[in-house]
Amino acid sequence: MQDEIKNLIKDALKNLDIEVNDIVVEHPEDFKNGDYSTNVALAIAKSVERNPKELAEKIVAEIIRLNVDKNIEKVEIAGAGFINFYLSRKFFSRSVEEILNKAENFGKNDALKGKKIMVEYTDPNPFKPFHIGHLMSNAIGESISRLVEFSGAETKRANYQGDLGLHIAKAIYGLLKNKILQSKEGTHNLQASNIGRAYVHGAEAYEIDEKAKKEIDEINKKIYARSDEKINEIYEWGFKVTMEAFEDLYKILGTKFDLYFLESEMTDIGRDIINDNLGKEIGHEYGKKIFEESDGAIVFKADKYDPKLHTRVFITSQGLPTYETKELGLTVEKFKTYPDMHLSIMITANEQMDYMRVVVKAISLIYPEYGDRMKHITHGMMRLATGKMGSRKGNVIAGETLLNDVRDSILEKMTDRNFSSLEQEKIASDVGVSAIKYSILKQGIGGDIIYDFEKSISFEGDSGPYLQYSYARANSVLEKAQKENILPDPHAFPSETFEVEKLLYKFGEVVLRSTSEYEPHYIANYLIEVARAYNSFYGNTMIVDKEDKTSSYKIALTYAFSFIMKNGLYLLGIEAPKKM
RNA sequence: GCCCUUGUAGUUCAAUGGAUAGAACGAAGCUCUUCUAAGGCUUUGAUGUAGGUUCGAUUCCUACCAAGGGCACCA
Repeated sequence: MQDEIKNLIKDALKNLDIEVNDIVVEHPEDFKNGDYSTNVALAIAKSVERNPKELAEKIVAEIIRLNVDKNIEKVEIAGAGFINFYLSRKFFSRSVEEILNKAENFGKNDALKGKKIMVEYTDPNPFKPFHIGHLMSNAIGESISRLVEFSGAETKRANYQGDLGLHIAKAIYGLLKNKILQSKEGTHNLQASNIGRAYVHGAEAYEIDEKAKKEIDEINKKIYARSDEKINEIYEWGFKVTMEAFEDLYKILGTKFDLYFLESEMTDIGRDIINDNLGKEIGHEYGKKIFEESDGAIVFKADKYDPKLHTRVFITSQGLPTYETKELGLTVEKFKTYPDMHLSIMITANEQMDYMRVVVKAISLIYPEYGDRMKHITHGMMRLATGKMGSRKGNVIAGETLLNDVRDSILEKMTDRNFSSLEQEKIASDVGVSAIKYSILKQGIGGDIIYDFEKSISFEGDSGPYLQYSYARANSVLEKAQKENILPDPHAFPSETFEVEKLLYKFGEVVLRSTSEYEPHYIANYLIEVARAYNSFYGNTMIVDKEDKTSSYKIALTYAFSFIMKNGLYLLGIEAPKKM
């Protein structure tokens, strides 16, 4: 439709002997100003030395003369010289029909057809608690994965986990000091949360207790060397249990990973890459090494290539590879695991932005073919009123605790509905996940999120449960329509156009924008707008009504709404229960 | 010091260079003998400061102020 209007304007301008290559056609914020609008008259008024309003009048006259299609009902001039297009009643009913035909496929596009994309996200570390920061990464990553799939891409979801390192030594220290936490009784979730507690204890001791620090460093060496029978045993148990507990969470959250990369397996690959590129000439314009020795360490001086980057250590003076080296190995491994990958997306917190830029620079110097196929998306932090949350400090909210608390308060709210206990549990879990995910995805991903427990369990207004509620309500209407034997008919429209219709057909545009900017919040904001319009329609109109000849149209509209809501929620990674 | 983010109602967030800057929470009132009241309908309030570019700036540029993050052997 947008192209149709653009062409119409182009033709009109051509008849007026005006050449414009860039015509902007957009949706005005207010429906009062039409369904589409253009500012061409304002934009070109100066270059053709004419009054914008007069020019607009000429263009409109030309458009009206040219418009043979019945999709546009009215063209008007408003404000300083905007040209507003009002779509016809028929256009909206046709778009309802199209949504019914395409159903769960409505909104899909081919923008990324044939592309292979890997998305790495969540990345919790074994032996450490899964906290709400991981929930954030998971919500964003899952949504972006679904968005690119919706645009036709083939995707692999990847999880990268630190199975070696000081954090594990800290956890094992905690476990050794407190044998109760080593209990193999109970579910793996319970055992995993014990290990999380042990980690917090160990991390604290490492900071404040000199003796503990020494012990932990000692344990760390033993883990690497695999020299201590007892530690190996704890390691294997702890690794298994915490990874299993993560799987349970992924299931609840609606994520299924295709690939798991472990940090320990990247070390040698990364080290080999560094050895291969130590002192290597890289093209005539630089003629310098990529990696070089400095103070006994092996570093990459990225600032030589870009003043905004900085130097980073890849191999310490002790000969140990740093995270940077492993990231190098991981990147190569990813491209090897998923041949012909077009794009490797990594999702992490903002704090890793500058560091990742350096690593990406190194990779693009060594492998120019990979450089522009990497995309680092960073998100803000979950923040408490008191300040930064860090699993090292222990002032974190565990993902599981949050999910449970939210679910409980939903169950309380559900007592007046008649559900079997199994149904009730499933719905409460889906609604809980929705409340949390929505509160993360409703805003741009770059900014921090101020975490407010009260708000995260509120289900009113601007929330995931509000969207689900609207969907469930629409389904209830449809059920009633079925009982009364009224079939949907997109042709039996009334003269009046409802606001919700003016929003539904825009879904595809929103998906495109959301995908190209990697910003799920456009979807979230759009869904709220649509839900509000539908709820308002619901409040003002009797939809299922045998006496009303347009009832079958209103039912068709309700179907269309429910498809949009379901597809939109899917893109946010949120389930759409039929009842709640 | 240098680099990167971010400054919008009391609060938490929106706004592809456009029209009267949108929601939600909070507060006040109305609304279930109609399909789910987790709903609907009213009322109330904001662009950090100073310049610049533009017909037009919350958006782009510059400076300043404020918050957060990063800047060599942690991840």
